[in-house]
Amino acid sequence: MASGNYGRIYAVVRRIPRGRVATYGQVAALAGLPRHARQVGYALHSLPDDDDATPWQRVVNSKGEISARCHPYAVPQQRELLEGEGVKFDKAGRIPLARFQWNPKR
DNA sequence: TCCCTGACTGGTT
DNA sequence: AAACCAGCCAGGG
Repeated sequence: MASGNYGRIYAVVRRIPRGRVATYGQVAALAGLPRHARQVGYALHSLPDDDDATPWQRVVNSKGEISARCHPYAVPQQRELLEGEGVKFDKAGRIPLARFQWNPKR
């Protein structure tokens, strides 16, 4: 199992408000792990399917796109889910981070 | 304990 | 603007 940092990462992800998104690097930084963007993706990969408390769909890469890799089938689903929260996508299928990126006050 | 892999990122080409 | 390259760190075999 995860040695601990995963829980910290999940905690940050759960703080992302509905209708907002955060980048992997951002989540890592907020979790106190500045250069662990990849570990964030790793952590989310290890997330149990029945965990509906962690909105992993709100975590996107620095381009504002859904990073799929091993779950490409979930991308379109993800997009609809986010759109349902009020997040808009541009023609290239990317989220305008300037407007939708979560800006935590603390 | 060593080696390989990977939901990423930023800079270059 | 898109594709490529190399750095980055931790988990699992």
